[in-house]
Amino acid sequence: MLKLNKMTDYAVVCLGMLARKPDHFMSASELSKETGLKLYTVQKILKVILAKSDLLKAERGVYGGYTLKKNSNNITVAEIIEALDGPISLTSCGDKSDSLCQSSDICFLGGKWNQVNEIIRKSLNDISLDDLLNFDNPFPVEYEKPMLNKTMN
Amino acid sequence: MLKLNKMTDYAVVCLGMLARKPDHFMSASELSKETGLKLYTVQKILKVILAKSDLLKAERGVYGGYTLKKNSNNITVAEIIEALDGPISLTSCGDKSDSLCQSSDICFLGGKWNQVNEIIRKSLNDISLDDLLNFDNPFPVEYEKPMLNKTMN
DNA sequence: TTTAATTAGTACTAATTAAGTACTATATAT
DNA sequence: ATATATAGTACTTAATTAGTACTAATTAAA
Repeated sequence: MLKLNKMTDYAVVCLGMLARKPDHFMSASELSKETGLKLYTVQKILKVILAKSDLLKAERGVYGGYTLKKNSNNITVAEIIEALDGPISLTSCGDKSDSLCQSSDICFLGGKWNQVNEIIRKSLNDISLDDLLNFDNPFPVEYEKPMLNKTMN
Repeated sequence: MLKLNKMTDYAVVCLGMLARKPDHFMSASELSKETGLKLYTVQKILKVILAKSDLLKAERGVYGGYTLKKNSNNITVAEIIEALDGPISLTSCGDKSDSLCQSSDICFLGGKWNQVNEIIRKSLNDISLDDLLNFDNPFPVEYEKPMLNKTMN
């Protein structure tokens, strides 16, 4: 389905909520109430984002919680996806454990998929959390595509 | 993982093999031998592609098999992915069965994900099977991004 | 007209991945 | 001390994907 997992979807909802109150530490339970997501789900997502990205600051204890480390227009969709879903790579090429890829006779596609991945990644890198949140702002458009060729990884 | 399923990966291998002999009907067992993929896998993939896309012609019986319906430079990566993985949509938004999306209070992202999807889809639509196969051809580059805004679906 | 080779369709099982839950440890303000 | 948080980890359940198997239909040729 070339689809994000639910966690990533939830993550954007949570990060979007945090973006509403910059520099305010919002607790998981508060986020749960505000978003309608289950508490355990919110807790898990925030833990993962904190561990796998540089998007959040956390504080423990009473009045503790989470807050965005940077402005929502500096947070890219690519960052969010990579934190929750892992690296953006459309195929398992490059994954040494894939037996197909070990035989160059069979996997004659070589590094071409990586270029596709790069195009997707760059697209997602040009879209900010802010772009997703603000209905009044048009999407970033007409940015120049990078030159990709066979010499690229 | 924002990753294609294995079937799509296999499909590109199979279609790439078929692209080597235009207008030749290659059987599933021949394809299996040539690609190293298991026979049952190849059979399943070809059946799915035939059913879900307009990419293949098939003929039964002795000397039967599969052949590409059009030239490999007219087959897009988007077509292949959509045949095997279903529609390209990064979130379940738009999916009416998703309870989050039914509440606009919670899913305040509205239709913005669709625009992200559209960007990805267009990127994948500009890459042909041929681009994946021919190492000597550079990738299509610097095509203009479409104007996307909130009035789009 | 029989036979061998092939696709068409469907259904089932196994394997893998994702989601959800639970628990303990640690930190902090009051 | 106590209440309220996050940190980390492990486990269970659900969902999805991959793999297998079988039967029917079609085709060319002996």
